[in-house]
Amino acid sequence: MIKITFPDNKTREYNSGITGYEIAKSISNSLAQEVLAVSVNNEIWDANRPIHSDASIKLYKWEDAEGKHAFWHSSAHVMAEALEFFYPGTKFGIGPTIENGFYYDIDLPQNTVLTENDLPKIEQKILELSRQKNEFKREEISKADAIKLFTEKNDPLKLELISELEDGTITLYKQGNFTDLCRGPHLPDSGFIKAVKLLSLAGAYWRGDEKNKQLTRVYGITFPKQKLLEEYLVFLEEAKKRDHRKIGKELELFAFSQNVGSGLPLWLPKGAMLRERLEQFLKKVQKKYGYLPVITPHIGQKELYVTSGHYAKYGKDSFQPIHTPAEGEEFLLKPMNCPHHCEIYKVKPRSYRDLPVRFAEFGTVYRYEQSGELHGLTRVRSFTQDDAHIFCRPDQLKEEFIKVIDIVLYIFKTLNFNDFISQISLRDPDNKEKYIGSDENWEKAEKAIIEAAKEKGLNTVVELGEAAFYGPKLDFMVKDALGRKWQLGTIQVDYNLPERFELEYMGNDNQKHRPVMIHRAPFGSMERFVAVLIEHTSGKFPLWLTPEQAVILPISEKYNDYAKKVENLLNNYDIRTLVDDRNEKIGKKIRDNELKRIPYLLIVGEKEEQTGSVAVRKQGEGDKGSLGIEEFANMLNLEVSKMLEEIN
RNA sequence: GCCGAUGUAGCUCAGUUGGCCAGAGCAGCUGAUUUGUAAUCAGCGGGUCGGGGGUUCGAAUCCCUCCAUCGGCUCCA
Repeated sequence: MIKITFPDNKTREYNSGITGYEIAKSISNSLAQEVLAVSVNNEIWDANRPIHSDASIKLYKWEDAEGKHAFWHSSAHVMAEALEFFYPGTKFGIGPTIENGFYYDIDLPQNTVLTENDLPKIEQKILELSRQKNEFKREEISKADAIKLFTEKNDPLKLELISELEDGTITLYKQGNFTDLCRGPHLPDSGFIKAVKLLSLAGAYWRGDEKNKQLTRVYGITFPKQKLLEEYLVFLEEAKKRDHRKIGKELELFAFSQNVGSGLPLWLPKGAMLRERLEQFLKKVQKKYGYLPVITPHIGQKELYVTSGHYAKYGKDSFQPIHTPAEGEEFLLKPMNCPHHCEIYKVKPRSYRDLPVRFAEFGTVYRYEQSGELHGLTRVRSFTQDDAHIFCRPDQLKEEFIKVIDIVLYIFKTLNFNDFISQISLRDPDNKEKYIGSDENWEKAEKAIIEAAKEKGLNTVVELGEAAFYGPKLDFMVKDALGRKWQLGTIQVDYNLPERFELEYMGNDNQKHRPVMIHRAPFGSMERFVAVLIEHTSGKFPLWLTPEQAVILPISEKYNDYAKKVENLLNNYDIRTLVDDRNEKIGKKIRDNELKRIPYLLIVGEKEEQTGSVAVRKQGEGDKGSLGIEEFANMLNLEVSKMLEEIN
């Protein structure tokens, strides 16, 4: 007999060799049907793997991440089985679970191309295989046998994986006609899979390395109920409606022109208004925090970037140097603002008393991103960073860093970005040559970030290899409508550029010292930030950001003059209005998507002209009755100032 | 840059066994209508069918190539 401890610390005795599934069944049949995986002493196991010793267990269902993981991982195997059925000779790479579903990287036989038209038949096959309720059989295997098996299968991808595993830890899983090298855990059988959708095909490099062969990646998602699949497809449809590219076009916020060039956004009047408000908002905050505005040119001599190290790192993949009539003279479009700001630091000797100095600039930079990487406003070739560089003494570093975290958190809170991820991006310890600077400085910088984040109580994740080449970062990631993560705010500690630019300050010991630099951008870039803001709000921005807060609709052309008068009056109150003087029926006008997003409609006609009032209607709330113009202005001003008060 | 897909009017989209001067709705313009909350009536204008090349008597449709966009990969100072 063995003793099984449940999460509530109750224990029960079972025969040795009992499985998670059987334990569940001993509690209730319905529970047993929902159990997808089980953790045994904090290790996730198959629900039908026998347990031979005392253990504390937890049963996982679809609702648990661990349950979904087993579910989708098993689905990947079933998909692989289906693929092998249609395309014998296919070699299999890896088939992991992802946030929403799973994928499998496969190497199809020569001259075989998988297209989207092939997906439905594979889906059908997966369902067919699922209905067979094939058991997932776990098998421990020696390394030698594993190598033998996959040599027979002529699968070099799996052999490469096996070569990196330790003998004694290798397991196989078999279901139906398919055997895969796999750590597990898996579902008891394939019958749990009731609904499947293969979402897309993509190329993916083997092991994520550009130099390796490109495999075909098949993305899919499965569910234990058809209804869950339908809900997921609805979610995808809804997400499409929030796409910033769609809304940006509808609202006339920004556009791209092939004549200007790809990845070069054009901000339209309304988008520019929105962006200006965000900039004003941040400028106000920065003023409070002691930042000083600076302005620098869009180009700089090539040598500037040779000094900074950017030229060596990115020169050949960037916009190429601009030549002048003078021989040998070369300028670069600035890919970042730091070198310019370093030069500003150097315009005069600095004393320890002067530090920290904080130079802030909404600086537009140009980076030649790979063509396949461009994506709406989130990844472009010309963008404006809400950049600032803080030059401080080493003893001020932590305090300054924390103050920047405060700014980022404040901005995110103001704009309701509650669901963000704080990511500590460190360098890849196995690839140190990718970075510049001494180990000592890197260690100092990384320590400073980790401590500051801890002190602010941030719930962080650490990513190795995600650092900038000159220093580690604290990044704030926010998800878009489809759940893709985008880095917005970023704070970076840098000991390297001060050295390269030979920045100094005079200490109280009358000796020269090297300042530390903090790079930071709370929005990240105006382009990406606005993109994510659009997807979060579906284009229904807070009142204080809305390009127009009220639209004035004359009931007919006859009242255009009066509408104009109302607009002029309201402008005295700093209310942004738009007279819609198209001579059309009102019902037709408010159909317009754009108008729908303006909070207030003021409808003017004969009656209003006589009384000097406006008929007010709030979007989504209906009629607010007739208000005097001043009365309306006060109401709206009150509303906006209340919001601004909350913000400041 | 790589894999796969897409590109027809300002927008959303019809139009493939290659065949009359390429279509619709919405938007726009002109006129009529005056009716207070999502579609009033009539008329008009608008398209190098992404660009270029080729096959053909004939190409939006087939082939090649380039460009752009979309989903991923790689990259992201």
